[in-house]
Amino acid sequence: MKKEEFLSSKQAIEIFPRPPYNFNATVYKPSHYSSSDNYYEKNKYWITMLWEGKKLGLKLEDKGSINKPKIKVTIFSKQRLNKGFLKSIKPEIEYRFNTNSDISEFIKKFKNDTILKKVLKKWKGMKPVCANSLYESLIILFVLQNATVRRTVQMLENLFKKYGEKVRFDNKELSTFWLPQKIADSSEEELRALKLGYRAKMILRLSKQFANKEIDEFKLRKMPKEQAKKEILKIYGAGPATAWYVLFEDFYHYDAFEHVSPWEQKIYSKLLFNKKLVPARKILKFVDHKWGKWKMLASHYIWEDIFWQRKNKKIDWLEKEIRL
DNA sequence: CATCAGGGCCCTG
DNA sequence: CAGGGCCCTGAT
Repeated sequence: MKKEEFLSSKQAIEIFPRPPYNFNATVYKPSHYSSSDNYYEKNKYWITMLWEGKKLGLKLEDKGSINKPKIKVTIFSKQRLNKGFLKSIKPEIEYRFNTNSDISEFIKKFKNDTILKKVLKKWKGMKPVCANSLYESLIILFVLQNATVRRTVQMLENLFKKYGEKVRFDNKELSTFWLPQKIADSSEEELRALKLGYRAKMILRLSKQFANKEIDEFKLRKMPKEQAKKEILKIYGAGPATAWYVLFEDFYHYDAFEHVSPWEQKIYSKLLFNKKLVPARKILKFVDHKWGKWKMLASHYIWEDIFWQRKNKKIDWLEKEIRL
């Protein structure tokens, strides 16, 4: 185990998201499993980040309100960061925390929607967020495949231990991701030792592609949805489920809802129809008809809402559907 | 104890 | 376009 690095230098910047912006519901997703590269508590969020090859710690603090949002971001680093660096990282932090996309039309349009009315009141200003680079997201999505939560967490933590680093900042000790090159220089056998199973091959190939700069995240972000989808599906190990996650959670396409996996199908059946199992195509048709180009964002509100509820009280039917 | 499906995807036929 | 294989784990 490597020694942890202490990030002693810090500098703060301020970000003013486009309203409405719900800090807590955006940075923290109760439906996601937790991992050692980030930490959340009310109005605060810590996460590590690699940028221009530097290992950083971010601390985000909510300093505004939903209609007048303001985030204080403290950037921790080993050496003092210069102005140019701060200038380049700011838009990236804004992108990763989805501060600029406009969802005001959505909020207005469905204020009185029978299903959304209640959750919009509670979570107005919630947005999908991708606090990681595309490479990191794909790693996470790969270890999610065909695995229970426990196994997923174990695989990711094994990867952190082997290829990542530990950093300490603001009294938190968190893992950092690694640069793709590090795994590209590794081998499938080495990866298999981390109990990644058949994913070892995928992760190796993915890392090589990123190390060789064959995938341009910034270009993909600007592409129309269908084109971006096509590009993602070209990646070895990425299929429809992975592509759909990426389109919504990484590229913020609010209408990207063309795929329901079996376990999600059960949960949506209950949430939308109060039934045990509704055919997938019926669910997809329903959300499309009801919410059109906002269908995935709308579903996100309903989805996260039930997981927020789960934090406070046990929901028996939901417990059964989550494979811990 | 064995068997099997699964928070997918690839490959083959 | 259907179906087997892939790693492992938990459910039966």
